[in-house]
Amino acid sequence: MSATQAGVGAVSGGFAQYRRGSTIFFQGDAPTYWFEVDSGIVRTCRLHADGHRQLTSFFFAGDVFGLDDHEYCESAEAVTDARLRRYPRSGGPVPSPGTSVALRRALASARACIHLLGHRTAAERIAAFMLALVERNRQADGVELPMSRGDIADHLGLTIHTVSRTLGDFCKSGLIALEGRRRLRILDIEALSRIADSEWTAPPTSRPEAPALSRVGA
Amino acid sequence: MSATQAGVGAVSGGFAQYRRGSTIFFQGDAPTYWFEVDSGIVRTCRLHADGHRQLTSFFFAGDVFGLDDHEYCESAEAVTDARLRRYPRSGGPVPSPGTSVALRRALASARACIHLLGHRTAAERIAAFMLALVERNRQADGVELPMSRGDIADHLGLTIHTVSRTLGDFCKSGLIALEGRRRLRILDIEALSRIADSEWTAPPTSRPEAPALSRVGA
DNA sequence: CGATTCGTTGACGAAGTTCAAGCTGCGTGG
DNA sequence: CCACGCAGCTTGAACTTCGTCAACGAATCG
Repeated sequence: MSATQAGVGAVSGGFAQYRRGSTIFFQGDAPTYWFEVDSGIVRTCRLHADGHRQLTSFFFAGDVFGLDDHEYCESAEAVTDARLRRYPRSGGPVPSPGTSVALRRALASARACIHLLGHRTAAERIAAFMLALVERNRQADGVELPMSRGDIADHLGLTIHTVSRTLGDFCKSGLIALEGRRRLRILDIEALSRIADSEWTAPPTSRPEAPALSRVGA
Repeated sequence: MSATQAGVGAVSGGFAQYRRGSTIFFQGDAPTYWFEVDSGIVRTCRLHADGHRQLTSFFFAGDVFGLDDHEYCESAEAVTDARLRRYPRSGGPVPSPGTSVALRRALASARACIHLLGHRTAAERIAAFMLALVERNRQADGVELPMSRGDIADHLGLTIHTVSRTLGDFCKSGLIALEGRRRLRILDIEALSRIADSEWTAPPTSRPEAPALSRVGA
């Protein structure tokens, strides 16, 4: 540790540059700033007593993070070299008219995370994750995978082995093509969606959303 | 649709009575009310395209729910017969100074959920869940288990078989005693805490990340 | 160019799901 | 009051998945 500010480069006009891997703030720190991503990618993660690391979110250009109230409840780290706009929290001109917007956003992000973790199999989680990534960073010729396998694993609650294997399987099945380690091309987005949503073949009657009758249990 | 209000009984002075199993509002509905539990227990759950059900929270007397902004993003259902105080959401975003407290609570609950789903064995999840329950509803002679095994399973990301088995194991190990299906007595809260926190014996050196040595699972 | 970190891959075992059967408690109706 | 049926729960056995262990290959950095 001790690397808190180690990665910070030139700061000018409220911008700060962080080197890949450096920590932007620690879980537990007093929230002196909030941040907006100008370029690069940031991850937030929580460390648990047992050493388990849970990545809760990735932030891309335009995203805002570090809005916690009394103390940061997750750490933030630069996944790639990143340029951030840094806003001091004096007096509390947070971007929202109150904390509740920030809270709502955090809640939405937490729910997305729950959704990923709730998907049961490794294939489902990874497919869903890749789709979310595509959704977010559409590019002509493929998708960047800026984060390490370990990051993906810690985000999805898997091991890097399973991530690697599953990616390999997808590759063999022709769903994706790996182009180097940090980039991939989606070949069959339909199939991926099918895996992510785990659609079964026979949706018999009307129930996309209408368990009204009695199905309290599953 | 139709059954939405089916379980609603007498409504007077902003109170509404819901019968066990009835739906209070559906995921996707416009948020016309927010609620406070007067008595009984409520669960919120999200249904996914694949039929997978994720229970995100249980609410007990005094708890507040239904604060979503543009539409309810989870359904709410009565686990037991429940009496709720119902507040209309006329006009403005959300009233009440208690809102941000409730949001914070929701966020904390979501994080707890993430923690549970993230990387824990069935025993760890169930021990943690029971401790949370005890924390919340301490009673002289035991703990109510007002929700079904299926509810617990869908909350913890397990099957009802595993829930049942694990409960049985705890019983055999003398950690708890089941008294009928819906009530249990905690016999060894120490041991349960140890399981829930997955404490290992040797606190690591200085690294914030030392999962290398210890088994996360147990 | 060697060293270190990161990623891939195979073998194996434990944990949990699935399948299948049977049990319990409760409500309904005879 | 008891028989019956149903829904929720428990339990056993087979099977699948994924984490662990281990070894190796590939990129990156000095």
